[in-house]
Amino acid sequence: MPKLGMEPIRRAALVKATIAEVGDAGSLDVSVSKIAKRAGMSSALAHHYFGGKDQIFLAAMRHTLTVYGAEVRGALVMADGPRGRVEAIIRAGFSNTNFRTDVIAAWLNFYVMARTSDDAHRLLRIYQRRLHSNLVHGLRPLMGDRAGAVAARIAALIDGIYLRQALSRDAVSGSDASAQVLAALDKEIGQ
Amino acid sequence: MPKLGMEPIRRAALVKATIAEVGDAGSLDVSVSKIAKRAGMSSALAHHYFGGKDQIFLAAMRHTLTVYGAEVRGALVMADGPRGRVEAIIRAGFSNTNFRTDVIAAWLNFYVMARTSDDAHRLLRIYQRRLHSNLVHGLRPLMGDRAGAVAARIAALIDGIYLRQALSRDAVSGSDASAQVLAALDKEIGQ
DNA sequence: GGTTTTTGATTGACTCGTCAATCAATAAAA
DNA sequence: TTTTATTGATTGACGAGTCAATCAAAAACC
Repeated sequence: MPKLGMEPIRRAALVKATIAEVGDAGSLDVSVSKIAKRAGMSSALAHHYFGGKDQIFLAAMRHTLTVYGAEVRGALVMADGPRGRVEAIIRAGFSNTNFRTDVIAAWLNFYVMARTSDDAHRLLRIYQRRLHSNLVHGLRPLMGDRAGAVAARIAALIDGIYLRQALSRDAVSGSDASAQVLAALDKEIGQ
Repeated sequence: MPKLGMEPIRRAALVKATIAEVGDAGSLDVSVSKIAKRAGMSSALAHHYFGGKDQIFLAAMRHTLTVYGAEVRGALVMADGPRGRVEAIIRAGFSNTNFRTDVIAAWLNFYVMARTSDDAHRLLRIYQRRLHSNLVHGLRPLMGDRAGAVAARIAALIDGIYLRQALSRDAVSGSDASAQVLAALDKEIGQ
């Protein structure tokens, strides 16, 4: 049976299963056994590859952020001009991907985890800094020195609106969310 | 021993202990035994009064929201004029109380819980609606029909900035946070 | 006033379940 | 035969919820 080179396959399967499981449960209160079963292996094997539960979670979070980062980068290469860049970043944050229930659950629990886990906190900081610097890069040509402060506000607004949408149980609309942030952006520019 | 009328005292003690325990752990992963011990009683008694773990948590959340609501109301009676009312609401959200680690933990976990628990979701909606209607009430004299949309934006910005502060490990500054929201508010008014 | 009954307060002990982590054993490549 | 893959079985710990029993105040009764 042992086809060699199983490790990366197993790891990927576990990461995917973890995100799905956390999404179903809505919390990090999920057992390794369940995750392993969903990924089609024994819990012992999960431990063998990841060492422990925490590391499985972290890998899952890392994966979520990687996907998000890729999405933003993808939107950026299509963007035209400074204003276009900012708009691309905003829209990427409210893509359908990010409103899938498992992704929402991942983010929410990630926030909770970041308060107590150094690793999670570090990961989160990376995301925040990247978002901020992306925004500043687009905003500077539009408003010069004010770019830093405005970027902070826009970033917070993105998080805030995302949070509200995530917590609402109505059908979410990414375009409405984007529109709100863009409206605020226009106020900042037009001043 | 049975002094009558212990129930409200015990309940209050359990609520307090729950908030403290969740604050320490940073998550809802705390045992009833620990909570009960901190509140100075047996776990059996905690079950006797509350029925189950979930109900203990909900009571704790309800209490946190009650305190927050009282703080906002207190700030509002001191406020002068529409603009003053809006400013009071904003500042109340960033008071020192709300940046205590246990309160932060309560909010973050509350968000997580609201995704799966109907009771928690209902509670959260009450808070959100109250915040929104308070903001609209202050904003309407300043901008008429636009009040609704602007209130939504300001509310999201409050949440977003709170979230960022909560997740930062630097010393938080409520006044800086307020200043950022007020800056955005001025942009909205001055348009 | 003294006695009995009721009732709220309280807990230790127990049940039943779960779960993370470990380990020894098996199987198949290389 | 050495390494990699894989698992069943096991262990040790912990936790939620239940229950029967105890204790003492208070209310009802004589």
